[in-house]
Amino acid sequence: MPIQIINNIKSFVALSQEDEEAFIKILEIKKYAKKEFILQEGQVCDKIFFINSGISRVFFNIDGEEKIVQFFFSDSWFTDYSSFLIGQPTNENLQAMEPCEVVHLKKNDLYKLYETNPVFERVGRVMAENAFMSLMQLNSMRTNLEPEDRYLNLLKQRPELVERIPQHYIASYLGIKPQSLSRIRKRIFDKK
Amino acid sequence: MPIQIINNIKSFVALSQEDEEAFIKILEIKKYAKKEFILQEGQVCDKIFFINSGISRVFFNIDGEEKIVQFFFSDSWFTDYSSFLIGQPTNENLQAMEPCEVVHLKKNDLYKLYETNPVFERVGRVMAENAFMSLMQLNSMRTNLEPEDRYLNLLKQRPELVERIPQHYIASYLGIKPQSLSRIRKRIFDKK
DNA sequence: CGTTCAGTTGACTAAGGTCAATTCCCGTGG
DNA sequence: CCACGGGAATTGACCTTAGTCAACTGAACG
Repeated sequence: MPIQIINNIKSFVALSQEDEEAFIKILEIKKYAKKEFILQEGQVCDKIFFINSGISRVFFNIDGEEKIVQFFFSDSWFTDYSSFLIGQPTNENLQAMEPCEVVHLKKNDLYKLYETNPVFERVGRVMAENAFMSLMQLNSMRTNLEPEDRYLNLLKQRPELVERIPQHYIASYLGIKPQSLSRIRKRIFDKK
Repeated sequence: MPIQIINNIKSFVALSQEDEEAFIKILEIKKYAKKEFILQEGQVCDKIFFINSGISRVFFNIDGEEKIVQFFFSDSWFTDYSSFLIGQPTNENLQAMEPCEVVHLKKNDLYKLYETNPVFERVGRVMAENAFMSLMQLNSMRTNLEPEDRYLNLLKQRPELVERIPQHYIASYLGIKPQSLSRIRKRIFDKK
């Protein structure tokens, strides 16, 4: 029973019993091992993903280098909108960092729901709005803070993330090299 | 007659004659002089804006310094979602750089449309999706390219923007200081 | 004509990137 | 259970480039 995703949606849009049932019908739940790809560049992203459990990361390859965009813990949504909406191949990768359980929501099925019941149109709207707000926050972290402050900010805002995620991934997420993060950590530590 | 905004919407969602009329009723058109603020930080952003004509910029103040997020030319949408959705004061500014004609779409009016006619729910969804895609692109420009490449990229992608917008604004948009942009330009010029 | 502001340039600083070596840790296989 | 291999993290030396402070020029505008 995909209770988690339903509760998540209900936290922002009211669903009737029938809505719930119609929605549950189109869901598919898959399990992924560590390092397995949930979405891989080159594919067309025709789904929306919901992370039930586990940790995953989104990254893309820029001339041979992985650039991490975001980490997703349980209870998170993800899709590559530019691939999802336009139908072009994605250049993003969604990869399990620990064993993950992921709910798949197929575009075609979702669009049918859009047609038959406008409440799902609203669900889609709120998801896009939320995605926008998250990205805005991420964007402002990266553009308004110095590397050192980005790390301090992350330590403060999401200490559990810093605990559980390898340092070179965090460096990539902060937009710097592992060596630089290592030095930043040393600087911070020496100050104290 | 607000033809422009209607055509813009019709480019992604079909509207009936009645839909159109209902929509037009809630619009308000305002004119702004150069340097006038369309939205100012501290206000609650309870509107969505559509630029009919003119050029405007969005920026926020980070310890006394203006950081430009985006320039809007005619036929562009803007709102600060985090203020619009949550109702908290915005820290973004939308300012006319040249005389602007702007369509205002009030949140309350829009939400009434959402209730009475689901097609507008879809309009809202697509607007949020488009906003997300634009932001994603902006984000990747700023995080994946070196300052010099950001400028070269801008020159290539939006030369008319480089023409019409003062250089220190472009610097801010690219995330660098005016002096650095000046040196980058010199570097590029010397190479040729 | 003078004030103001944008743009350029110079000298200097700071901090991240790069290349390379070393250490540390962990998991795997013998 | 131990030894080995490989990736992660650290550190050093050096380079590159953006930031900072400051001076100067030039153009726009009143």
